[in-house]
Amino acid sequence: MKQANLTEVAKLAGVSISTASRILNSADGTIPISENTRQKVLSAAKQLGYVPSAAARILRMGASRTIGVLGTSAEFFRYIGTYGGHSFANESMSGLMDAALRHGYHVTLLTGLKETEGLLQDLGVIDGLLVLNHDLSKYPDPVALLDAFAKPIVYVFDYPSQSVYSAPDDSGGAKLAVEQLLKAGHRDIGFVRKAEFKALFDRRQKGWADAMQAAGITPRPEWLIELPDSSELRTLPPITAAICTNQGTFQRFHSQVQALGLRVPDDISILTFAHKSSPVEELNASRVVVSVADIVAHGVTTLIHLIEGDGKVNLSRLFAYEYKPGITLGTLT
Amino acid sequence: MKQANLTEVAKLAGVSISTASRILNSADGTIPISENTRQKVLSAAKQLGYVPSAAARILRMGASRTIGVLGTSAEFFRYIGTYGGHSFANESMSGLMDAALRHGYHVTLLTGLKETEGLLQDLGVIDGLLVLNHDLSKYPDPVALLDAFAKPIVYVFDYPSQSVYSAPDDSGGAKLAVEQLLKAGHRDIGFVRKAEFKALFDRRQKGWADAMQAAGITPRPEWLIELPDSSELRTLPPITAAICTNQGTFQRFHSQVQALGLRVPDDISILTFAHKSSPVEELNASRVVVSVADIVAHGVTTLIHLIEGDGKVNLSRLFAYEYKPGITLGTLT
DNA sequence: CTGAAAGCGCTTACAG
DNA sequence: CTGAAAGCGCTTACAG
Repeated sequence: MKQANLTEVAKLAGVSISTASRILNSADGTIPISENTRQKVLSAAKQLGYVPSAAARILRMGASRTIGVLGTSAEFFRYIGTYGGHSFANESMSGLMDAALRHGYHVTLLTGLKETEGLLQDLGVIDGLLVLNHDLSKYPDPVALLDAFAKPIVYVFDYPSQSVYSAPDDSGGAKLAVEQLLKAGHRDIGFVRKAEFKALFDRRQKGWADAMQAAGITPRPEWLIELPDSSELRTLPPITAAICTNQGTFQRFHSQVQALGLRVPDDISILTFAHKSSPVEELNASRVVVSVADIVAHGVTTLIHLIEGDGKVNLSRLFAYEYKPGITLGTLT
Repeated sequence: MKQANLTEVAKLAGVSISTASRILNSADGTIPISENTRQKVLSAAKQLGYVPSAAARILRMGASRTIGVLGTSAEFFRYIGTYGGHSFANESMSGLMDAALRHGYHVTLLTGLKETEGLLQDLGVIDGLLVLNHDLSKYPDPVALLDAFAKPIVYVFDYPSQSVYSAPDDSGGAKLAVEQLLKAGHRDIGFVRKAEFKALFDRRQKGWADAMQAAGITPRPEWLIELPDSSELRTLPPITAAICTNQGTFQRFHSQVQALGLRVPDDISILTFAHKSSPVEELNASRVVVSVADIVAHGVTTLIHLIEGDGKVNLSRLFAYEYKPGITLGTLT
């Protein structure tokens, strides 16, 4: 059974397409319509089971009330809802849907990520794009690529210059982390990271280096620890404390430190970046946290304001980290 | 800066729209194109930052490679990603995105649920619809409503007659639960439910009643316990065991039973329906479980087969429950 | 109060 | 190898 279209409804009702269209979109109450005609059209539509073509309407109107979301990677959306699993994906979805629901926007999760210039060829019908810490560096010319997209874009957990973003203040978070360790008496403070999420981790690392310099300490090169993906850490540089760039890194580093026979926090203090709901909480790690859900929700709200052309939007925003003490930070006396 | 369209690209390249279109959709390799023309068009498109209009293409082609998802309620999507929270929403999303990614389909989460006949007016641009245990009974004429939708629909966790579904075998699950309790020596077995999710819980309840009858036991009316939403349970009927219709009901019932001074399982055994990852696991409740993720993933796969017109699809499917023993089921001797 | 017509941006037979 | 034209299904000035 093929879907009936406006033409068929109009024909059955014995009116023109224009009239049928007006009646079926009662939205526009300014144009007067005779009650008789209205009934004829309504019952014709009902009888034929008329469902308007979203594609045609959107093509004509230029708006779909749908936003698209680009995940961190093609695999990103697979992590949603894995219980106790990927806290970033889960918190993101929570903030995303919360904001989208509030504004009555549909959300399209963009799964067909082409790792080429073809990225923009398949975004579906969306009014704006939310870029969720997606690794743009893998495209030949990311700036040009996204400049070509004439609809609003908001970056989340990332802040390319010239663009609108909603992100955590990683530099400030690193500063906060360093200050806590200084306060506890540490001076030889390392920074532990992995190769992934380069841009994000670079910002956190720079924040660490800057805060150290500001405290009159020049971090020695070996204080920067890049955790290898598979092999184990053989030795540790002469540090009394370390900042881990995320929860995965923390868990890995924490267990490797113990494997080297060192005790936490007696021999080494550890402080980590974390999400509000991440499992690190269960380990009671000392951490600087930020709410992923809030950041994503703010990104969505900003995007929708941009789409709707609300001029009074407070555009980009940086969210401050908060320090949560835990058992992995000892005091050096 | 407005988005350039095909006409502008063609003009800049000095060719016709038809030619530009053919080149920009290299898919169709059957039509030969001179290399020279190809280069002109490609560079014009690049220079103008051409992004094709998804709406126009979909209107013309009739397919969007996007499926829409209707949640259990308008609030449903808000539960996604809430850590430790709504296991049904989380498991659903996991199965949903897993299957969608495998097939390269985008997913639109339908948030604008109109609680009226207007439901179909705002589904966005989708090729098919997944109905996730959505309460259809609240619409005046649900069957007609969805019959009017000329695209494929797959129901998940629900099985309206005449439709394609992917659902748990609730009747079989109840039978399994009763059998376990019978095996442990019980005969006076109650069924505990709440008012929500009526259709689903009705099926489970009927399964319980049928299995009891099959064992030669006629459940007494008071063995059916409807948990009040706010007030407490004052008394318990003379049963030695009870089956709870879901995890929320179990937690409520379990605590109220204890508030009445009864011990589990010494005074009363409890067995509950649950999801694979639901928190009940932490309580180590005796339960019959089914994988929500698997059921949803199968629904998505079926929907996509339907969309793509693959005739050899094994359509509707019922998933069997599995019994997981826990500490809440004692043996009556 | 109603209708004829243009046009949103594409794709694809069809004709050269 | 390339182009002119029809048409996907709507909405909305414009003219009555």
